[in-house]
Amino acid sequence: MTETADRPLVEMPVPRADDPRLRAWIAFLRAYSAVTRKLEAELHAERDLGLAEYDALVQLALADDRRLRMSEFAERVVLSRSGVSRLVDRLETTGLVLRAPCMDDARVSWATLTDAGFARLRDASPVHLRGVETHFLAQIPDEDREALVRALETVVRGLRTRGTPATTDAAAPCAPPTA
Amino acid sequence: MTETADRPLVEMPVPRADDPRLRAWIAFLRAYSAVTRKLEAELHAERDLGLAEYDALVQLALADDRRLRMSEFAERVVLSRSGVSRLVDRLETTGLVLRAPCMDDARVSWATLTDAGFARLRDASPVHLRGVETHFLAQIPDEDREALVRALETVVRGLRTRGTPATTDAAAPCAPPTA
DNA sequence: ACGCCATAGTTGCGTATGCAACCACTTTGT
DNA sequence: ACAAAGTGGTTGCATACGCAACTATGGCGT
Repeated sequence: MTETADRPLVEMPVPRADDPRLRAWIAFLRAYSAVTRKLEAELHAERDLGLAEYDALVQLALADDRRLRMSEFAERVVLSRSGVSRLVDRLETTGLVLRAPCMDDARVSWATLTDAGFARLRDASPVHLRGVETHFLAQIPDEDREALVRALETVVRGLRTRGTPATTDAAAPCAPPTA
Repeated sequence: MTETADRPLVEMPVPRADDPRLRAWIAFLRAYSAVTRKLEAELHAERDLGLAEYDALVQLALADDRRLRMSEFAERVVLSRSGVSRLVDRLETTGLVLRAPCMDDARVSWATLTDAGFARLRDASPVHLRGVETHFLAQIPDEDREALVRALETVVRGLRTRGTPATTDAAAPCAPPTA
């Protein structure tokens, strides 16, 4: 109680710039903004593609059969349901993604990566990955990287506490419409 | 050239989920989204304040004389000039911030934290800081934190390459309108 | 078999944001 | 001293996003 060192951040009247814990948080915010801004700018300039769109293509490419149910999609790209809905709208009008109904459950839609979408992803990836390497990874000493990943992944897991506690991870409840 | 291990990410046809370097980046994105969402939600629910607004108040509170020129302000909260302009509009209508002309240079505006703004910050800080501790810092092992901060701050510095190469850090080019 | 709650996705609406164009003022060059 | 270029800030416009409300469907309990 009398120990100021143990006193939680919460009791501070106002954030102090020099608190190492706050520094971590602020650095985190700044790093995110700075890097994503840069990557967004580069990707947009060189491939006329937004980061959100790119990220969506990546997630689809990584998914089984290159398709994802909207809700699952939303979680993977960390967007709201409506956000993903519009995002897929956009991607669909540009032909990179295709909506397909699910045979087993008429409520669900599959967002499917088209060949054009995959091609676009291949086209854009070098730009993005170069950016990630240059602006993000290259700045991080090898010996720090592991700690960083560990820390960040723990944070994400922590936030998921009970959200989607498992989803059984699969069960592939639906059959693809075509295959 | 023949070494696959040294081959840069760039040459990959498409991102692979298991690449440790990509994992770092993805973890970073996910962590940011998850944490800021959570903090935003809590702050909004408990104090009816957005994260952007809160961040703005923090930056002002940390600034000399609790005031900042708009451009400098924009850099600190990592927003575009127009973004900050509107942000200050909002904060001004709620009385948390005040615009004041600069005596020495009629082009510049000072965004000044009002007492009400400072009070609001004090009021909101516990909620925010609790969130930061709970959802972010607490997840990061002590021994990783330093590495994290080092990595992130390097990233930010790296992006600033030549931007604001020094600004001489001060020179306080303008006198405050009142003081 | 029928009604009730849960779930998947979309849409209306409000809002925050960036870019580019713009105005006001300052600085610099001649 | 004046014109030209630069700098600080705001505004028009377009866009992306979240929340809440809504529709449609599926799962359950009785």
